Order: sequence, then structure tokens, then C-alpha cells
Amino acid sequence: MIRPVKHDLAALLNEAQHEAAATTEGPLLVLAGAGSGKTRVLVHRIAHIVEQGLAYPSQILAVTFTNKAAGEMKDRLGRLLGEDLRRSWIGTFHSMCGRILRMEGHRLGFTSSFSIYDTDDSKRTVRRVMESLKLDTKKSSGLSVAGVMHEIDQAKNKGLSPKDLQNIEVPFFQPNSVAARKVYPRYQESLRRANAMDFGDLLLLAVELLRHHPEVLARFQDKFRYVMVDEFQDTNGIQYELLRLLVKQHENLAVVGDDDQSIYRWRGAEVRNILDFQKAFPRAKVVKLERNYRSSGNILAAANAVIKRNENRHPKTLYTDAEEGLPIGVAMLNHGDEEAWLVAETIAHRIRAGESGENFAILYRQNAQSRPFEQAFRRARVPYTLIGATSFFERKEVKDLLAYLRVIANPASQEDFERIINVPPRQLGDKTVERLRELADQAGLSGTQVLDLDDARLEAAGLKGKTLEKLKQLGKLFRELGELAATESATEVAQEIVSRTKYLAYLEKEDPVKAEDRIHNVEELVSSIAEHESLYTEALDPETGDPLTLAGARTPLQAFLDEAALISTGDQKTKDGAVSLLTLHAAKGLEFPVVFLVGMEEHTFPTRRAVEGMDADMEEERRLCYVGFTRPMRELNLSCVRFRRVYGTDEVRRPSRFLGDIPESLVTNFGQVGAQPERPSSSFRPSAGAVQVRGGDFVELDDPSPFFDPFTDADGQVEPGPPAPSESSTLRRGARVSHNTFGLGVVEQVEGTGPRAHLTIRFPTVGTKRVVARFVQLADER
DNA sequence: CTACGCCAGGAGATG
DNA sequence: CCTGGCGTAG
Repeated sequence: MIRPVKHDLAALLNEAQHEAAATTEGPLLVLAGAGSGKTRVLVHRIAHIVEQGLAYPSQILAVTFTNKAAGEMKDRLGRLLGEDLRRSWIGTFHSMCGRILRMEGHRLGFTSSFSIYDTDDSKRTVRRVMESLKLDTKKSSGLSVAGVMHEIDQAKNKGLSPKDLQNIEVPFFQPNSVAARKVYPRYQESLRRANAMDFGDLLLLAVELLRHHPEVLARFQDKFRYVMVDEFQDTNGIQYELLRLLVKQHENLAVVGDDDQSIYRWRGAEVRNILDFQKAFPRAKVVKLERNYRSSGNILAAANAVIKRNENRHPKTLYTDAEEGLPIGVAMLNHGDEEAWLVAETIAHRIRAGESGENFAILYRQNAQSRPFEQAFRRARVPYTLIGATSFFERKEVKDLLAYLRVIANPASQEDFERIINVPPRQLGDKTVERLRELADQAGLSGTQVLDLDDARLEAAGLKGKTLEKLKQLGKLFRELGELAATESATEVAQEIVSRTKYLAYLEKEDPVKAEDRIHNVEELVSSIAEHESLYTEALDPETGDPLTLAGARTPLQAFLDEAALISTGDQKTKDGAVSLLTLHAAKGLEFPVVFLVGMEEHTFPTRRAVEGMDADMEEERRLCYVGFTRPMRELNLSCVRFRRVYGTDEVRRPSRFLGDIPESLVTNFGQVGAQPERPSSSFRPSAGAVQVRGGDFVELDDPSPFFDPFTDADGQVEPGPPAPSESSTLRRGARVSHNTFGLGVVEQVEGTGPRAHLTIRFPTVGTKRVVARFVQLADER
């Protein structure tokens, strides 16, 4: 095999990085501060191992936090080594476990086409179990489906089986914990019968497999000569257990992480895994990477100032040789809408001045905080992408179609069957579903499989007449689609589903306003299946015909479904030229030239639950703040408001304690709304300091800005755009109107009156939209 | 069986 | 403010 000349580790890495990359044997703990080049170390370490002839790429297991990170690592390594790494074991915990279970899950009674249930599917299964146990899922019993699901999930994160949970003391005053003990075993039975696993099972069952099948364990132990883990601070109990099993013999385990960036305790991550690593592996070598290559000096100083107030941490201080750079920008506004407006206008201005939108990121504590920013960006005509939130694969129309595909791939899946039995509507209601479910329970089958039973058994279960006929039709549909899937491509199957069910017509009928978007999404799904399929076929091993891709899937459809199930917010691409909007959690591992960290208020960030000492932990909030502060390269801007709308009503807010931790000398005002003086010409960093940080507290503005009026510009001028229509009565069906974003259109429907009325308008360019009247004006009036 | 409207509860982050 | 579950009318 031809390989490029070996690369010179020492020349490419700093001293500490080099040490980490060159230490190949035995346990290794790399404490890597934010921006200290840990990905670089991992890539070069693997390349080094391969080049030294210590192992083939296929003998190295590298676990990353997201699929995207895995993909990047494969790309960089592939270039370095000149090899195709699609078959390598670089991936997330979940994809790795999925792959092992696709290969060996038959030993646990699953077929290789088991389904992966998402949170929705899992919750529905829990709901049904709770109903069958006569547990009250509503009312104020303190019991909830989500709560019980969470308890089960946490048990799985700790590696506890249903039996283990029985033997554990559970607080009697926690109804969800008590219920979980009863629900967990039944829930597992349901999943097993559906040939399905939830996210937690992927890990739990992989461990069970390795524990109970020594020959399988030995094979993987032997195969993976070197194991490394990124973001180790966020691993949970079961993940750690899996690693320990795999490396038991050679102990070639290298973990990279930063205890200061541990932000997933709430989903079972154990910081102790990294804090006690040296206890578990006494001969572990420890390397600290403390030199930061990402951020300017001032930003780093602020980040250090915030994190050093935490007690439970490995003491360390990041340093940089970079310049001090810009001071930290701080702004205090009256209202959340005003904050959004200021940020949007600032960015709009800077884009006009030549900066690229993708240099900017808006970071917030909760997804719900994105709304005002979305509106403000639309108004300011700034392109943006929402990262996280409802992803493509969580949309109703996409999930419907996926459910059809999953039923075909795995007819045992009850949840997928119940999702689509009446979508599009085929006069099969709750009663029918219930009867089918009973029958399925008796026969130990799923709903789909029950459809193939002879008529007598169906009729005995009370399914007769027209209903029976419909069911037979549905059974026939599934059968035929299944046959099609055996010979034709996944793309054709998907297209056949859409046409046989008249799905597009159903979307049109169900919600004409949303139909256009939804149809577009369906088309996008089909074409993404097609794209995936061609990649998959391309990636077949030319000699054996074995799949080179994800999860050891045997068919392109399976490979696609796996990828769809295991996609994460971190995998979403940032759009060219668009500002990114994302939560602090989603921002982990990313960097941006300019960051706006918004909502810096007590009860927003830190979250109310931490301030009031409920189930959240202030040290973790602080680490989250540290993660946010260490994202920007050049510029960090913080903002807070006096009033924030929560559930539709305005609440008073005070500045976040984290603002007070920043040394005053590092801070400047980055903008205000009340006396917005000049639409700034070059740089939007007016120094007219109305906001100051003093001794950890805030000085109020001398001249508080007027309460934000969305139609008044900074200097009091009325926006040229959209004054509310003077007479709502003139806004009626057929009226020609103009909308800020969508242009000219014709009103098709009016709901309500006044500026807050909702109008359904058909625009020639973008189709039919439902908008609020105040963003619209009569076209003839101008 | 379906469509629709009311009301309660929610929003903490995720694979 | 939004969403989703539930009850009722047709």
C-alpha cells in the first residue's frame, strides 16, 4: 500500500500535544482545555499509531460526541493516511453500539433489522404500559409519562436492568421513581416484542451482550487494539462500563476531556469518570493541554474568571499567546424583543459592511429563546439557521413516511404501525387499534403481523364488516410494499408509499397552509434517501459486497433508517452565509468568530431551577457559561434584559451573576437601544457606556430607553415597512396586501380582528402563508 | 369514526 | 404564547 511520507509529529504539534499523541501504550488521560487542539491530537495520534505499524485503522476504536465530529475526523485522517476510512470504527457511542448489535444482537433475541425508537416512540410505549397497569397518567398524581420515561432512562444510563432497579431503594415520595420500578420490566418486554431498542438500550444491551457472550467480547477486545474517547467528561456509567470491558486486556485507552466542560450531568454523565480516571487506571499517564489557540486574551480572561469560582474541578488555567483583542461587549436592554432587535440590527449592519453572516452565532440557554431572534432576523433580512430545535427528522410528515419504511424493515414494530394505521385517514379509529392491540398481545405479534391472520381470528376479536375490509387492504399494502422492498431500491419504495397512500393529497387536505412546506419536506426526504442509497451502493466492498457504512446495516434502507434515528443536533450543518442560532449545549465543540450570548439574567441563565436549588446544579450552570465564553475567537457579546416574556407574560429580570464575575476592566458596552446615536458607520461598538459592571453588580441606565415599540426605529423614525392597517375591516377576503418578507399577495381567509388578526394569504412567490395582520398592509394604500 | 374547539400545562439541555 | 390531550357534536 502506498502511503504519504510519515508526518512529523513534533513539527505539527506543541510539546504537550506531541506527548499526548506519541503516548500510544497504556491508559492515557488528556485534560484538554477549551480550544487547546484536542481533535488535532486525536487525529495525529491515530495517524501515528497506524504509521508506526501498531495497528490497522480497522483495529482502532474512536468514540466522538457527534456524527459530525466523527465525519470530520475520518476526513482528516483519510487525507493524512491516504485511505478510505468509511469502514473504520470512528463514531458515536450510539452508532458503535448499534453496529455491534446489528451484527450480534441475534444472541439476545433481536433480528438484525431491529428498530431504534426515538423519544416519541418510547414515550408512547411507556404510556401504553402505564395504561395497562392502570397507572394514572394524568391528573395531579405527580405521575407523568415523561417522568417515568426519564427514570427508566436514568436507570439505563447507570447500567441497571429491571431486576437491578427492583432491588434499589427508591424515594417513596417520588411517584415517578416508584412507578418506574413496575413499568420498566413491562416496557422492556414491549420493546423486545417489537424487535425495537430505545437509545438507552443501544448501550445497555451492547454491554449485556459482551458480558454474557465471552466469545463475542474476546473478539472485540482483540479487534480494538487502541481505544480513544473524545469529550470523556460527558460519558455516563454504562458508556464507561462498555469501555472498561473492551480495553480490559491491553488497557490501551486514551480519554480526552475537560471537567470544566461537563454539562450533561442531568442525562446521567458522571464527571467522576474523568476526575477519578487515575484511580481506575493507576498507571495512567496524564497530559494537560492548557494552551488555547482559539480565543483572544480578553475573552480567555473572562472565561477563566467565571470558571475559577467553581469548587469541584481539576485546577488549571488556560493561557494564550494571542493578543488581548476586543473587550467583552455587554448590553442591557428593556425587553427581550429589544435585545433581539439590537442583535439583529447590529449583525445586519455588519453584514452590509462586508462581514459574512456565518461568522456570527447567537447562543442561548433554552431553545424557546430563539423565537424573538428569528423574527428580528427575518425583519432585518438577515439569513439565519436554527440548529437543534425540531430537526428535519422530527417533522410530522417525515416521521409518518419513516414509520412506513420502518414497518417494512421491521414488521414487529408496534409503535410505527400505530402511528400510520390511520394516516392518511382510513376509518380505522381508537377502537380498532385497541382490538388489534389485544389480539396482538394474545398472539405475541405486532399489529402489522396480526393483519395477516385469517379472517376468523380477526372477526373473533370484533373486527368485522367494513373495518375488516379496510384492515385487509392495509395488510395487502404492507405485504406488497415488503415485496417491493425485497427487489427494488429504497427510493422506489418510498415513492411507492407516497403514491399508494395518496400522501400528498392528504397533506393538502389536512392543512392547506402548511401543505406546501410539508410536501417540500417529503420530496426532500425522498431525495435524501436516493442520495444516501447511491453513496451506500458506492461504498460496498467491491470484493465481498459487504457494506462499508454505518452500523453494519445489510440494506441501504436499513442504513438510512439508522442514520435518521441517530442523527443529533450537533450533526446539523451551518448554512452558508447564515447566522447560527443554537443553545449553549449544542454549541459545545464549535467555534465562531463572533458570539452573542443572550439572556444573561438570573432565572434565565443561570436557569431558575438552579437559582432556586431545585434539581439543577449551579456549578454545572457555571460550566455551561464557561463553554459559552470559550466559543468565540475574536469577539464575545453578552446581553441581558429587564423584562422577559415567559408563557406570554412579561417577567422582571435581574442581570446574571455571571456578568458580575467578569473583571470590569475587560468590559465595554456594545450597544443600546434608547439613545442609539448614529447608525454606526464602521464598527458597531459605540463606547457611550450606559451599562457598567461594578463590583459584581449592575448600574442602571441613567436614561432608560423607551419601551420597545417594534415599529419605531432607534432614532424615533417610523420604519418604512409595515404600519398596522388603520382599518382592519378593509382587510377582508380578496384584498390585495403587501407583506414585508413575502411581498404582494391576496387575502384568502381572515381570523379575528385588528392588528392581531390572522390572515391566510396566497403569495405568488412563496405560496400560501398564515400571517399576523400587523405585518401586512393594503397594497393600494401606498 | 372524524373534526373541531376548549383548556391545562409547559419551557432545561439530548442520543 | 403553543401544543397536545380530551370531550363533544355530527
